[in-house]
Amino acid sequence: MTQDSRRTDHGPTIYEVAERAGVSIATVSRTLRGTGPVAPETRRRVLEAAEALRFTPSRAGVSLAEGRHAATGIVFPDLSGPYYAEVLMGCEEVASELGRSMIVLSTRGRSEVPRLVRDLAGRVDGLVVFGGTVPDDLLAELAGGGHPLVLIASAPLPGADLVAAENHDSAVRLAEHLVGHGHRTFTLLGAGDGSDIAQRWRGVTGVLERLGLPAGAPVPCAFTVEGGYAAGRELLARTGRPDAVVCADDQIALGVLLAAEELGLSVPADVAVTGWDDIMAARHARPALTTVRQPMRELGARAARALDELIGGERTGSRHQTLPTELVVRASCGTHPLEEA
Amino acid sequence: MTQDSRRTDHGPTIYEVAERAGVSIATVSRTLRGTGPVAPETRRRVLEAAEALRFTPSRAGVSLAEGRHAATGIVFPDLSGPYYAEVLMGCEEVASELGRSMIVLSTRGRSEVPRLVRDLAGRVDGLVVFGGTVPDDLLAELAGGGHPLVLIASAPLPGADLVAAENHDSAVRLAEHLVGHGHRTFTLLGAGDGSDIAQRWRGVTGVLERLGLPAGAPVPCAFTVEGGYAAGRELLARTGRPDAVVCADDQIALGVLLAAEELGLSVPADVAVTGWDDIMAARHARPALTTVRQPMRELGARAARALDELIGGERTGSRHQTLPTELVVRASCGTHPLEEA
DNA sequence: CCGTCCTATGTAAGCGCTTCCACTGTCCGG
DNA sequence: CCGGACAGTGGAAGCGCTTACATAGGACGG
Repeated sequence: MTQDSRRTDHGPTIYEVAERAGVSIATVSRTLRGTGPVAPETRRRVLEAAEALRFTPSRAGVSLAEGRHAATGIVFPDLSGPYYAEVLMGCEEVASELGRSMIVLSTRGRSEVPRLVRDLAGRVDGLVVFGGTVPDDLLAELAGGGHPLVLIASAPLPGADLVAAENHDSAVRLAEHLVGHGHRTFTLLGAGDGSDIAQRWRGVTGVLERLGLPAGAPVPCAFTVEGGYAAGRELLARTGRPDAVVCADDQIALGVLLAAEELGLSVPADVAVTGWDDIMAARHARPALTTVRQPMRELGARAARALDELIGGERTGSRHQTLPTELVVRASCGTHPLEEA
Repeated sequence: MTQDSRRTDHGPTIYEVAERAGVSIATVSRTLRGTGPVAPETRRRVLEAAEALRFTPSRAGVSLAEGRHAATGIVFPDLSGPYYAEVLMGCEEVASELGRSMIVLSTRGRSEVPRLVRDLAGRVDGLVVFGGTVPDDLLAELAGGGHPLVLIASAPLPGADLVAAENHDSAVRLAEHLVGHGHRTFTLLGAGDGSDIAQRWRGVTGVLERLGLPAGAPVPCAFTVEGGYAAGRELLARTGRPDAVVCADDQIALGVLLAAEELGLSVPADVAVTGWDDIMAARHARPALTTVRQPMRELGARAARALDELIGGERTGSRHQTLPTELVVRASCGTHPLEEA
């Protein structure tokens, strides 16, 4: 039981390299990290020994001595759908350039999120957190505890950076486009958990109100294809079906498309449908989905960079960045002049 | 310059907890980890102190003392498309259950892959590696160096576990289904990098040969929508267009669908198209894509578990696991009796 | 009542690395 | 020639934690 099984068989240590090269460990360290002066001949011997032993410094040792992890954590709900995956990629790429590893933590379906997040916080220099994944009080505790924190698509938090895509104005553009198609009765699908969605709805209803058009409260709906399908079936089957269904994200919209098809309704002739995010399937659906593209990769990249600044202490005050989105007009919102030609 | 900026302001140490509780650090450690006996009253004081200080053990300290990282690394090419993302999720979930963090490394577009992988290997207890992301000699070096290694969808490597989805037989089923639709001339799109794709093609060509049908060499093609689109334009425009285009993955197939649409060809009437993977867009494309679904999440989960066994030393010999796939018949491969009814 | 076991706790030796400091030569400018 | 600057190196003190080992009281059977 007290055998050796407690540890993985680690590689050679700096002592072995030092011995083989006939120098002290200090010299090995200096040589390998390029700090401090080393005689050419010594350097050669050290490098040779390190090479021969395939020496890689123990990360734990380095971390402990340096007092930093050279790693950043990222907390997201799930990786299904391209949104989070893309953000993660953007983040990972920049982090890697900055010499940091990325540790991922998904919260979907997890019961002990606070414990997992605390644990994660303990092994990184800073955290990137998606809105709605971690309880606010825990975030506040972390920020208060001096943990550099960057929030993505989330409500602002004192002491933490925030990176988000523009929501309100994009929604205004989308709504105006739909109104331009002649649509008059709208239904918003996907009640807003998080300020993100709420901002979009404010943009849409603002346009409608200005035009004196009715704008009911958003209809609750799971943010999945199945959720959109179920809600779509219900919504489109009843009398007084809306002209246009504006969905909180593409997955919901795809579900609505499925429901419309099944009900024998034509999109966009009978009903217009729009999404949000521009995931891959949006382009390939028929009719292709009109949606709003978010700069997902860029969101991640910005978050990684902001975190690096926070960690490096180059900046103390928190900063909020809002990235522009792009309205992607496809077939699902109505027939376009160009296509008629 | 030599100021304090070199380290993040870390939280309280075990010493502070010990002092506050009026005990030694050994007792704190024993209390918190539940090793060794502790008097109830002492336990209470320690927990209280730890709570008050919001103490979280420094991961680097723990790692160094324990001689393990409680983390596993995963190397994948990219997270675009749901395939890798799903596998990652499956992996992360199991790893988390086993008390390990997941550190991700994406290789796409990276120049210094070997250095990055070595660095990663230094901060984890074991690695999960997707086929085609890391040079074979580096893998061999890692395996030889005692690093637990699990390969996914890759050529086998001595000393490493392998987890893969079944390829050959699934391809046979797919080909037989297509032949059943009356298709006779086939083109395989996406020349195989990696034994994975090669196995699929062997399955398909095997069926064709048995029936005396021509089966040319797979046509090279980038594994992206754009790649499939470009190849599809070229392929479908020429005289002697095939009955069926069997694509190496769904993204290619989606591109071919786009090309067919643009050329005014009807799928499946003029040409059948099939994919592989069953990504989300496959279901929503019109015609919906016939494809082969891989148990992506399960692949990741198995990999994580296998790695844990390897790390724990519960097993020394390497093991190969092959997971079954599912043929998903949709509209793109031909008209089905049920749909005709 | 004493030797023996446990329980409960402290002591201290690392884990592998970075880096401050001290020390030894060398090389120059004065 | 001499003092000083500096290149080149080793010694040793941690970084925060785990854990073998030592120690000190009881409890308890004989």
